[in-house]
Amino acid sequence: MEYKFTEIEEKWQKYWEKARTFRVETDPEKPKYYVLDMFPYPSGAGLHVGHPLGYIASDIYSRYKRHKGYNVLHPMGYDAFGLPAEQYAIQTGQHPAITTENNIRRYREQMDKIGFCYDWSREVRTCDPDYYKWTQWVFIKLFKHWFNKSTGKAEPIALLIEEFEAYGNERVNAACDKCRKFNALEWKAMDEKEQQSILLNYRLAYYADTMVNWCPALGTVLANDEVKDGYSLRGGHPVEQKKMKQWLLRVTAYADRLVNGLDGVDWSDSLKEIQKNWIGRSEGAVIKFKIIPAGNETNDNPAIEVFTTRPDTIFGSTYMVLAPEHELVPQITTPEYQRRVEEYLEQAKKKTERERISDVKTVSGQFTGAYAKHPFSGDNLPVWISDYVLAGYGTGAIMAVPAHDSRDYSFAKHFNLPVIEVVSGGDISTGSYDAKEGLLINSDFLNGMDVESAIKKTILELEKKGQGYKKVNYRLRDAIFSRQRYWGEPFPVYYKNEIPYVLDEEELPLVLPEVDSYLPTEKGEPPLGRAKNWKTSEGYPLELSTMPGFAGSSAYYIRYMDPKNNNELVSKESNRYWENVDLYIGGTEHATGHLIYSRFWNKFLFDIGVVCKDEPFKKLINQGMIQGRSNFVYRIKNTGKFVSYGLKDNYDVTPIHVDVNIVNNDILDIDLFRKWNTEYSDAEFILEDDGTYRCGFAVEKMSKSLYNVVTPDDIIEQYGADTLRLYEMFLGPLEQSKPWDTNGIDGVHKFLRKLWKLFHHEQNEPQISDEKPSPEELRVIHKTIRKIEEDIEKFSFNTSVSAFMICVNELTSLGCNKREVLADLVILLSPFAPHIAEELWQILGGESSVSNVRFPEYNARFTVEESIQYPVSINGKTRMKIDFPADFDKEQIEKEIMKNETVLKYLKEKPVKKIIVVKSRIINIVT
RNA sequence: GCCGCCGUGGUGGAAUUGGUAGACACGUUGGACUUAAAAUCCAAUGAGGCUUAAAACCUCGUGCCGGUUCGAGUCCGGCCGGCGGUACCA
Repeated sequence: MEYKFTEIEEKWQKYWEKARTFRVETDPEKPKYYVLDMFPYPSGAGLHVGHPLGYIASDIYSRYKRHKGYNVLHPMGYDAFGLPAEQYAIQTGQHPAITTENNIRRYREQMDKIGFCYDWSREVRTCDPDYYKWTQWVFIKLFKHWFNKSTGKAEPIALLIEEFEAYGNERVNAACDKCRKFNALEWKAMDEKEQQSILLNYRLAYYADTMVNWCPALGTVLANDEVKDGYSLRGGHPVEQKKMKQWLLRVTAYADRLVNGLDGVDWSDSLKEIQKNWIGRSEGAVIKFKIIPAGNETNDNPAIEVFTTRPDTIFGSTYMVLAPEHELVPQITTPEYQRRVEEYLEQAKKKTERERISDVKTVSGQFTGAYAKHPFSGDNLPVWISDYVLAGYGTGAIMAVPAHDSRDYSFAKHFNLPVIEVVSGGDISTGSYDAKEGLLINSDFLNGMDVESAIKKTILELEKKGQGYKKVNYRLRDAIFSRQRYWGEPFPVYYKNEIPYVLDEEELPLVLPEVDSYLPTEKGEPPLGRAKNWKTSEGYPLELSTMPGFAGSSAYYIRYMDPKNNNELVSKESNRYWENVDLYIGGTEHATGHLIYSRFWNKFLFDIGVVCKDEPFKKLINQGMIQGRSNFVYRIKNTGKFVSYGLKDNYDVTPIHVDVNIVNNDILDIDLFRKWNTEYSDAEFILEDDGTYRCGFAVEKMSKSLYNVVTPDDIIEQYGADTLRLYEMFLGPLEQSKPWDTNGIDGVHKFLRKLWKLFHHEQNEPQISDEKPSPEELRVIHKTIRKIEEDIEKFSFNTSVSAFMICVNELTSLGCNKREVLADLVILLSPFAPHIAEELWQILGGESSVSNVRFPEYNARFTVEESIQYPVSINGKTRMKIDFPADFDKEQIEKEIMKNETVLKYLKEKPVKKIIVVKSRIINIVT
């Protein structure tokens, strides 16, 4: 009987499904383990071999944990709302739900063929109303909560209202937008509209005017993490800055907890670093500079608030700069500068985000005519506007210190503004001195201090004068949460008097309505503007935007714990049992999006008592990307002749991408090539000496247009799923990016056939011996048990595959077909190659599935060596190997080694200074 | 520019965490089997030297230069190159 992988794999996939092998329920008797994959967006192209890399790794770990006695939750689902299906709908008129459904079916077929141990009864789809009901529910909760900075957590808006009624907002320390102070009487005197507008400033989900990334081509706004270098991440369309009224999530309220929480999770340093940088916490001070209006000075002047991390340099501040969009600009500009300021604003506005980024070097700006008063020296500082100051960061205004900030320096030089050195140690005639080393000079009461104490002293003095305070600032912005698109979750929001209200929880889900077209309306409203009766039963209009992609993925890992629950997002019991994700595997591209948002959602749900853990993902592994490996043929220019790789340098050639599926080990299948494209049906070839056509290759993105896409289906058809699984792991370390190169796959497939042969000694019939294994056989298998267990624990799956190969090679040369040994081997292998393992387990007489069998125990007794081979070095150079009994101690070895003839030969009678013996490792003789 | 990660044979990659560099596999070469091919099996395979040949032996070798150490792919300092993140963030 030969190894018929297709039959075997279909047989066991059916068995698992029928026997419900991988269904899990909460089971207080067993320890739990939660293994999660980042669920895919089901695209029309289907899976290529790069996609399952992480899924295979997590599957191996899940199966391993099951063998170790854990109750393993290992679910899968679909991130099913999103732009591609909608773009396709716009082009073809086909409802995105249909496209999505078809794509999901294809994904499922592909995944099933790989033999994953998912509990599919827990599948979730973000576009399913039973699922997005809970996305909407969390949104309502966010709307009904505010962040209390004093307690450091979310609290109900209802309690905030009670506080307002008793004391106004004077005692409240909230994460909120600028809000004027009021007392209880004032609050009570307000009408509902006014009260609601104020409350919006506090809600964690709020509706506000804000600068947004507007993408005209996609017809929607985008979050910061969806934009890169001024282009949309999806589609690569230009993005511009625009002020619009939008829904936002107050992620910034949690900025501190998002940074601090990173210390407690087992993620890679690089990923933590990316998140820390994205959140961008910096400590500094807010300082107020009073405006001096020309002529009539009063006490009630407006003040410019700046944020700085270097308050110590305040005496070096020689001018101020506001962002062009700063709200004080029109108010403070003096009449004589009015026209020039307006011109500058116009010019700045015209610049796209893209131009602003690429144009960093050009200095531009405009004086407003206004002056601000230095809080200590009383000097008049000219107030400028310039687009090198960003409206969205800090307060949108700076005190410029040209001597100690490179941007201020080039601005000051360009416009001939004074430069005052206040920290010694640099040479300000050539450039700014930004370092924090040096003593303060030219700085009144700060003179002689170091930077660190000067910062503290300055803040203290500012606070005394009421002109400033210590402040932590973040680069992170609140997340823009609305999209002017169709295929997403509708907001459970209606408008009354232009004020947004949320629906009652009982009214959920608010189901996405049908529309006649997926384009914006003529009035420029989002597609939901076309929906009939899109209003509440009382007739109030519903929100027309939908939620962004990250809405549905922000709590899906929680829903898997209790996916069918119609009364709660997750039951207390399920959540208390499964807690949070023990192992999360997915791509690093979600570092600043999903992985921030879901941590934010989770922390909020923790605050309101829905989940029991503050962090969602305990351990996270980023699998590397699988790149494509393209093949080329070389056409001699202006001919139909193709020259092989080794000879191409003798001709003037054009490299042409050729489908990697008609190339084997870089050798082109010429017949298939002629059929591949009619253009080449008459192609002629100049071949290598051995009569083959050799292709060139390059590592590129895996993409249809480069003809380098390899699908798991192709590999499975040719080699089987077990080979695919092993080969993806064998390719290299999980976290490393690498090109897909089918060239090595034969070796892995050969290994499985060799394994099969161990069980089928003579003429292909199964043949298992019940004899007691020899010590050597036991040594081989126990060595492997230890190695595999260690490797799986550290996710080093490529080395496990090698260890299996070594084991099978050794057992083959020992001629071992002992049941005891082979049974252990099959269990070890079953997480990696589950189908062949089940089949061989059955041959061994195992009942039911091997996946429920206990992992073999490593027994050190079997791997003890009687003697140890020591490499012997003379002065660090390995010269020979000598065996010593394993129980020899250092002294015995030292004594024996000096009797060895070869050693004496090398020493040439030189005196020995020192002998270093590292037990069971090495001997080094120093002369 | 700043931050993080990484540089090992023709190729993918190993290396007990400071202890025999190149495991395992691909590829290549030679051989066996076969009418032949495929498949399979066996052997060799870092570079160079010595030798009629083999065994044996020697030198060099983990991006480059230097350091610590009995001993460095691994630790430290400085460079060079690649990948990823971020970018007027005050």
